[in-house]
Formats: sequence, structure tokens, C-alpha cells
Amino acid sequence: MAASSFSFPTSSSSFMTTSFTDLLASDDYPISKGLGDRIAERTGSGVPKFKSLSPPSLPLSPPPFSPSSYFAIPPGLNPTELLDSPVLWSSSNILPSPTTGSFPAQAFNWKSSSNSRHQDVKQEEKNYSDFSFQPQNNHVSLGQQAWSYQEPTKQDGVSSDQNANGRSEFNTMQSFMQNNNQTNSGNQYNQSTIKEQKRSEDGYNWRKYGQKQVKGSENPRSYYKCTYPNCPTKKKVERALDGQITEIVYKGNHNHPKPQSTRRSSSSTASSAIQSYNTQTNEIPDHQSYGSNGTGQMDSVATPENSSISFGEDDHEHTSQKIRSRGDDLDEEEPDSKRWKRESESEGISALGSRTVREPRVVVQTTSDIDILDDGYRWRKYGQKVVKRNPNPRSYYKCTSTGCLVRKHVERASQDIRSVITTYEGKHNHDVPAARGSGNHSINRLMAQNNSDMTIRPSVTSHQSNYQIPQQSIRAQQPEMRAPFTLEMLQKPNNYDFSGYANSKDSYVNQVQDNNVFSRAKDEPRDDMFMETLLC
DNA sequence: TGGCTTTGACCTAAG
DNA sequence: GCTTAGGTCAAAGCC
Repeated sequence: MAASSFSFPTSSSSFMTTSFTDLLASDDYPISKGLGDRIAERTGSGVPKFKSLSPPSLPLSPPPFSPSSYFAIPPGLNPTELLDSPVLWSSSNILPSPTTGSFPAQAFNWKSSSNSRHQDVKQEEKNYSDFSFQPQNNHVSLGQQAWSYQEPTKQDGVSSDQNANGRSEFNTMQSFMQNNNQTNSGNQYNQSTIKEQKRSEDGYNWRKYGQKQVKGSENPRSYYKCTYPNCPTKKKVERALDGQITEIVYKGNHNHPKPQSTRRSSSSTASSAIQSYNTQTNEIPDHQSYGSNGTGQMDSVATPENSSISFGEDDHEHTSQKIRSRGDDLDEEEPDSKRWKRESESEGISALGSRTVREPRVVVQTTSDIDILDDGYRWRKYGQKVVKRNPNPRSYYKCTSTGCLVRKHVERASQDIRSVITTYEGKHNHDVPAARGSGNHSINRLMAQNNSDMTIRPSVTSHQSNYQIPQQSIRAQQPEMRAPFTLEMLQKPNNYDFSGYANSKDSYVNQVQDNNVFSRAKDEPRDDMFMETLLC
């Protein structure tokens, strides 16, 4: 479907540097009133300097057709600006690993499978090292601004872990660009990609030590241990039959930094791990270094798990980091999860770096401009509250659509008042209301209609930002893959919910595990309850 | 050849 | 104490 069709022109250079005028002129792009117009109408300020990009971690398969057939950019919106969208860049579509905060580069492995797996890997490594990405000064293509707030030299005051992520994202983007450039020949998310993804996952090196068929689930559960010497961290991963990860549960804290390379190789040994440790130490943001993790071990070395805590207001309750991709059972803890949680607690593992992320319904967007938080839906404010750790009030909104229970709250990041954190809860059960004077509605409707067929889903594998398309779905949908991949879609993965998958396999939606930045991992207060608290 | 995955068996805890 | 299910071990095979 649309996202699976999403692709860029074959030349990365042209992609980066040319306007999309020609492309826009193409009949391939649905013509309607563009999002740009819509935004302009709403904001009265014209199209914001978007920094957008397709979800870079989309391990989407290059379409067998002309790439231009799939990426629909509404007229009136300059694709260059589109590419600058901070919404897309910094929002939930692009999220770091739940455990590492890294942005998995392998997720961009859109390579053709014409090469052997070996070649793929090799090429990917080459991509990492050789690709030279030179953004243009103004457009700073592909989200430089969004990245920039993460750049160490930037002024945003955003935490350094974000900076690290920014680098990571940037590198990831580079990789994406080159990979995409190389692989329009149409192969799919092939086995090598899966392997690569499996390999990198969250940036740590894991050794599988068991697999079990869990009762009540058709998905086998795999058990992994961190390969770093004496690292107690374990994780268990459930994969759907198509290989997609449906659940990851972490146990324990890494007592070491993430290995420098996200790729595991034969070097995933103690020596290499230590080497990575040594070389990486300097890159660890200061604020990620926390005190004792409660285990009596050395201070928990900076890991993204740890870093996430600085933004969470209520994450301390959970001690087992759990990333669920299922949508409907957020209130249910599996026995094993309980067990791991219990064990973690008994082991004195602190909340730092281990918390439960219960449901893929929370989507966090960070933007640099609150105006673009207008996401097309209509909201009614029902409360406001100042929460801990953030002096900026959090406004609470409900979707005004009848019967729609979606809520969101918006607050400015305490670390960077220019960044706005929008947290969505729930799924819209309706289309995006027709924008005032906008023709975008048709696109939205189309997207909504296609929900049932959407196979893109965020994957915890490559962490939260990884939209994956099962191959069979691709095959099934190829002929119909021409639905536009719109900003709206990118902007609101929760709303569009990419949930053909969600519909068919529980909610895979909104699965955003931003364990690094502005993360919420806990049920938000019910509005009625919340109102009570407000009134008290 | 070394490291990793697979897989059946065993262990452990909860009910 | 038994049953059940999840977690772990470790030998074998694979890459």
C-alpha cells in the first residue's frame, strides 16, 4: 500500500538536491489541494520549513514500478519543503531504539537482493563509511533542522542524547539514501535484510540461548543474553510467523555502553565489546550517566535506557522494559513479563533502564514548532496540568469527533522550550476531518480506507522507527500500491495507524517506543479522572 | 574453526 | 505433591 510503495528517485543526488517540480508535474501524483496549502491556511504563515523524510527506518521494499508512482506529494507543497518537515523528521516516525536510542541503519536496507547476503552486508558497511552526505545550506535536506537540534553544536539545548541520536539518525539517513539509490531494482525486504536487522536490533550484541513456544501465542519466543562479559541483561523476543517482532521484553540493565558498531559480527566477543566500550566512552552524553542502578554495581553506564528516564515523569513504576507491539492487551501483563519484572525488582534493578512500555498506543512527537501540531484532527481541550520534571504546562485535548476516544496532550519540552511533545493516546476511529478549505481530505480518506490493507508497521526490531512490510503483503498489494504516501500519513502513524496489520494482528499501531527522548510509557490519566484531579 | 543458532531436555516457580 | 508453563542448559549442527 502506500507506504510500501514509498520510494525516492533512484538518484540520491537528485533526491537530495533537486526540487521535485518535475515530479510534481507528473501525473503520477494525485492532484488535490496540498498539505502545504492546508498548513498555510491554518497557520497563515505558509508552509513551514518542513523537514521530512520517509520514515527512514522503513525497510520498505523498493517498488517494482517507477518510484515516482508512489510517493505522492500534494501539489502546492514543495517537496523540498516537505523534506524539511520537522514533523516527519522528529515525530514518532523516526524513533530510536528502546534500549539504545539509536536509529537502526539497517532499517534502511532497501537493497536489492540481487546481490548475495554477503554483498549486502558488505555494501551496507561501505555505506556507513563511504557515503558522503552534503546537505544543502538552506533546505538542509532531509531534516537537517530536525537533526540539527540534536547536533551537539546546536543551540537548542536539547539533551545530548538527542544529539547522539541526531548523529545516528543522520548516519542512518545517509545509509538510507545510498541504499535507496542502489536498490530500486525491486527487491524486497529479503532475508538478508531480516538478518541484518536481527543483527543490529538495538545496538547491543545478543546471543540467543533458547527458544520456546509460548502457550497462547503462535509466535515463538526467543531468549537472548547480552554477549558483553558479565552483563546480566537479557531479552526475550517474540516474532510473528513472518519474522516481525511482536514483542520484546528486556530484563536488567546493561552495565556497559552500547557497542560502537551496531553490527554484530564475529567480533561480538568480549574483546571487541571492551574495545567498543573504550572507544565509545567519550560519546556518552553526560546526562546519561546516572547514579547507582540499585544493583550495587558500578553506576549504570550510559545507555539509552537510562537516558530515557530523564524525560519520563512516571516511568519508575516498571522495572522490566517491555515493548509490546500488540495493541489490545495493554492492560495485561503476561505471566512471564510479571516474572521478569518481579525478578528484576528482586534483583534490585532500578527503574533506570528498565521500564515497561505497555502498549503501542502512545506516540510521541517532538517538533520545533507548535503550529505544526495541528494534525488535522479537531481537538477539545479538557484540561491542563503541570507535571513533574517539566515546568511547562501540559495541555490535554480530546478528539472532538463523536465516539472517538483519542486524546493527546501537548507540552513543551523542559529541556528545550522550542520542542513540543505531543503524546497521542488511542486511535481515531474516523477520518481526518476535512481541513478547512483543504482537499487533503480525500487523501486522508484514502489513507483511512486503506488502513485495513496497510501493512506498514513500526517494528521494535529496529526500534520504533522501523516500518516493515511483510513480503506477502507487498506482493498482495503491489497492484494497488498507488495510494499516496502523504505527510499526513507520516505525521500521524498512530492515526493512520498503519494498521492493516493492526487490524489483522492486533494493534501494531502507535507503537512508538521512544525510550530516548520525551518518552511516555505509561497510561495517561483517563480524562474523567484527570478532570477530577484538576477540579480538586 | 570459532561463534552462533537450534532444539530437546531439564529446572523452577506458580497455581 | 502434582501439573503446567516459562526459563535455561547444552549438545549438535550450521554458517
